[in-house]
Order: sequence, then structure tokens, then C-alpha cells
Amino acid sequence: MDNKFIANILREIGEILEIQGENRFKILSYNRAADILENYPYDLEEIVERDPKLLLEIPGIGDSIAEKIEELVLRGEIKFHQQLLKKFNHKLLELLNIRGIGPKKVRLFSVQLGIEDIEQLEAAAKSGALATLPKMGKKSESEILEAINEYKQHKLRYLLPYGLQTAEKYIAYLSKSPDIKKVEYAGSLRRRKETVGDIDILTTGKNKNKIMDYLCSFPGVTKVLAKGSTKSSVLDETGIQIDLRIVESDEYGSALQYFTGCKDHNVAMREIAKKRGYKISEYGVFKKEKKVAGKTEEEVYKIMGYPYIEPELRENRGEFEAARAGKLPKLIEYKDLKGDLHMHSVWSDGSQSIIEIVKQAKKLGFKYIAISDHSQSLRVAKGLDENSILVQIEEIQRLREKEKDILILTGAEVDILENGDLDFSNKILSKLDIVIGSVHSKFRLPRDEQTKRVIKALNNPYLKILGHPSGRLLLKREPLQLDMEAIIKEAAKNKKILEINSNPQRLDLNDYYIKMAKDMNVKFAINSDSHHTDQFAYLKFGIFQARRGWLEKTDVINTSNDILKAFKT
DNA sequence: GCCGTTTTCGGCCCGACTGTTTTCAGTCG
Repeated sequence: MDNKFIANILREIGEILEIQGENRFKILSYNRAADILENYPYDLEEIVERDPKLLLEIPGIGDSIAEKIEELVLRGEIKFHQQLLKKFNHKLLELLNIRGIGPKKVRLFSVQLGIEDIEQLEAAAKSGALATLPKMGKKSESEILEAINEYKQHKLRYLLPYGLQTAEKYIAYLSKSPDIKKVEYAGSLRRRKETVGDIDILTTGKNKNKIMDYLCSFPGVTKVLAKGSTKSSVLDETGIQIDLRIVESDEYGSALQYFTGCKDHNVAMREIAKKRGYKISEYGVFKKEKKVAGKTEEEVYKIMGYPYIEPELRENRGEFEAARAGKLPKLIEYKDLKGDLHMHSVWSDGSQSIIEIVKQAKKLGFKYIAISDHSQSLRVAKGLDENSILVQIEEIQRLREKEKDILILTGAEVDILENGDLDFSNKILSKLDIVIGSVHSKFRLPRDEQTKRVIKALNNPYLKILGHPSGRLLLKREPLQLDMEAIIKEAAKNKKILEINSNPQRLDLNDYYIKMAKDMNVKFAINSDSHHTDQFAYLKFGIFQARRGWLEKTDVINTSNDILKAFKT
């Protein structure tokens, strides 16, 4: 039973309570608990087994929810939850995902028309039954039909590069408007979250209505969801929703802060503000009626008694506490990277020769690279056998003599076999400068076995880096069932390096575990895992992820100018 | 249901847009 499962049940309880019209603060508590637990890096099941009282130390978890988590872990279900489900089953809750439908409408549809799922809602809308309900009309009915179609067609989240690309398309268009003074994106995109749900764009300028007209006439806009004088929402042809806000220039900082989020960070901000006698909103920081800050983000944080907090840290994961203690990290930047330690050539499944790779790496100013083709077991990727890797090592050594401006390391991305052994003998491994161990098979082993497998690999003296540790593919494949905390501890004990794989579909290790590992003094390598030199561009996303995990330059080995020395420390 | 530099009780973050209404509830971010 993983944390996500537990969080989902708590969220479901919150949703049903909301439909029932329960006290909104009670609902808030369940939602907050679910948000916190969903990505909580420590295993709740283990915590319960060790001592259920420890649950109370998690912020947002009190007696009642702790008891329910314990019940869920020990008995497999929560009685309270089961009772609620008898009144509103979980299929009905899916309606909440449809734009324009909230708890009150779900209750209305359920109680008045006996609707139990999306199909029945769609039928009711088509038959005209919805329009007869109180506070409903023809317009609402057709809006709901449209929203159902949207929901069925579109995925709810998109990979970061796709979101960035779409945002930049709008920024470029909006920048051309003579009415707009300043425009940039905020939201999860600015926080560099690995996937984004929608795009928030902030502008200043005169003639607000004209700006809104201009946005809505962008050729990529397929539907205008809402249009006001300060706030509009449109759907892009990609299915991504774009929210545009226009503010005055002396509100820009507080608006940017507000629209960057995340929601929990902002809630925490406003609570802090309130305690200090301020009120904070997107329009500024106010003492009584008087505005005291708002022009820049720095100013907003400063008046609250805080230093500037980087967008990537604004997840309400301890950034306020760290700031109070003067312990905010100085985040790593792209320019700190001096080389890349994971890439593939035509020897396995890459698409370029080693020479071509070296040429491009030099162009980008890398001081070193490691060629790390796949090992023999990974047949789909033309993994190298022990003879071929020896030939490759010789070739690289010859090339190294010629190329004085860049250090070319011999390496391999060696499969971690089902039993935890590596896919090359130690004799071969000992000849390589760098060995990355990765799981590429048997993704569905039970948690215990999978964990043992990786831990055994971490005890191989030649393994230097654990490649894409969780094995996830964003929006596509769940991470391996692993006790990541145990793996990080083992990495710390054996001085192994964890990879931050920069491929935007992986971004693996994730931000939570990066921070956990950093706290245990584990070092990282930010690698592209490129199969073509164009993919060196992925490194930018690895940096984003590292920053979300609170990493500084010194936490990452490939910021070192002398990589061979860095390996030894 | 959670929480405590005002608190173990009584608070709990703030504002825009829409549709169906005649003053606002519901939804969203």
C-alpha cells in the first residue's frame, strides 16, 4: 500500500464530505492531508508499523486522520470511508473533474436526478433534463456537454517542455501587442514542475479590454472559457488551458508571487501575513487599508520578514522554515555543469558516432563526457557484449590521445539483472572509468525483491552511479515498486552517486527523493541520457529538477572541473 | 479536522467570472 493510495482514499473522503455539504474546514483538512501525503517521501505503511503515533508529527495530520491511516494500513479499509461510499460511490466523484462542475452540482444531479456517473450525466444533458433543475438553464446544460467532451478527449497534464513550448507561443504573440508592457508565465511552469496542467500568463498594460480581445483572437485559441477585464481563460488547440491576468505595474510583484504558487505556499504566506497583521493578495500586501508592498516579489517576501524564495522551492516543503533559519540553498544553475556522464552512441541504440558526439560536446563547452552504451542483456537497444565493450574502450582510449580539449571517459550503462548482479563481469567493469547501473527489465517485481535487487547492485564495488533510479516514465509508466528510502540510505552508506536523468519524460530521481538524499549527504550526477547530441538540451530540465530538489552546485559531481578527482572523494 | 509568538477553543486565505438571478451562489485558481 503506497502513500499515493492512502492519499487517494483521504481525498475521496474529502470529496464525498464536500458533496454532502459538510463543514468546509473539515473538507480542507482531508484535502490538505491528501496533498501532503501523496508525495510524502517516507513510507506511511512503515511508519504505522514502527509506531502509529509518529504520524502525528506530519504537519496536517491530527488525531482523527492519523487513526484513519492506521486503520487503512492495518485492516485494508476505513469503515468511515466505506459508509460514505454507500451514499456517493466513487464513479460519481469523477464528475468533479469536469470543468464547471463542483460539489454542489454533483449533489444536485445525484439527489434530483439520481445520476451516478458521467454517462448518465451526459444522457441527462442531451435529454434536456439538466436545464429544468433549479439555478440551471440551457446555457449551463450545453456548457456541461462541451466540458464532458473536453474531459473525454484530453489528458489532464502535459510534460514540461510541451507546456513551455505552448507558453512561449503565447508570450511571443502577446509581446507583439502594442498595449502590453510586460508579459511572462507564472504557475507550475515557472516553478519548473515536471508536468503542467495549465498555463498562467501575467501581463501589465493599458487598454485591458483590447488586450483580452487580442488574446481571444489568437489563431491557436479554440474556445474562450471566460473573458473579463482582468482575467480570461482560453483553450489552446493542444487542449491546454491558458489563463491570462492583467494587473497594474505596481501590483506586478505580488501578482507574480500569487500566480506562481504553489497554492499551499501561498496559503502559508497568507497565514504568516495574517499573524503579522498584514493582508496579502495578488494586489499587494496591506496593513489595514494601506498598501505596503507589491511592486516586486522581493519586496513582498521582504516585508514578511523573508529573503527571496526561488520559484522552484515554493512547494510548502520547508522553505519558510529554512528561510527563517537562514538555510535556504543557493540553487545550482545550468552554467555550473561541466560535463555529461550518460550518453549513447551508435555502438548501442544511439544515433551518432563517438566522434560526432565529441565534436558537439566540445562545441557546448563540456570539459568531459562519458560514453555509456547499453550492456548485453538489453537486446532491444543493441547492448554491447563483453568483447565489443573491450573494443570500444580501446577506440575511446585512442581518441582520447587525439582530443586534448575534452576528457572522454569510458563507461557503460550496465543492466541491473533480476538477481541484482550487473550485466558485465567485474573484470570488464574494472576496466571502465565509469559504471552506471540501471534497471531495464522485470519492472513488476514485488517491492521487497525489487528493493533487494537494487541494493545488491549498490554493493558492487564498480558501480558508481545508479541510473534513473525509480524507472518511471511520466504520464506513461509508474515508478518501480521500491523502498526508495532504503535505497538512498544504502547509496549514502556505500558512497554511490544517484543520477538525475534529465530526459523530460523521466526526470528521475524526482524532487522529493533528491531532497531526501541530499539531507543524507548523497551526491548526484545530472545526466542527459542522450541518444542524439540534440538531446544534450535535456540537461536544462535536469537542472530544473535538481533545483526543485534543493540542490546546490556542491551536491552535483559533474559541476567539478576535475571529474576523476571528484569520483575519488 | 487541524492547530497554537492571540489561543486547548475558536478560529481557519483571497478574489474574478459566469449564469441565473434581481442580489448571489457556485466554481475556479
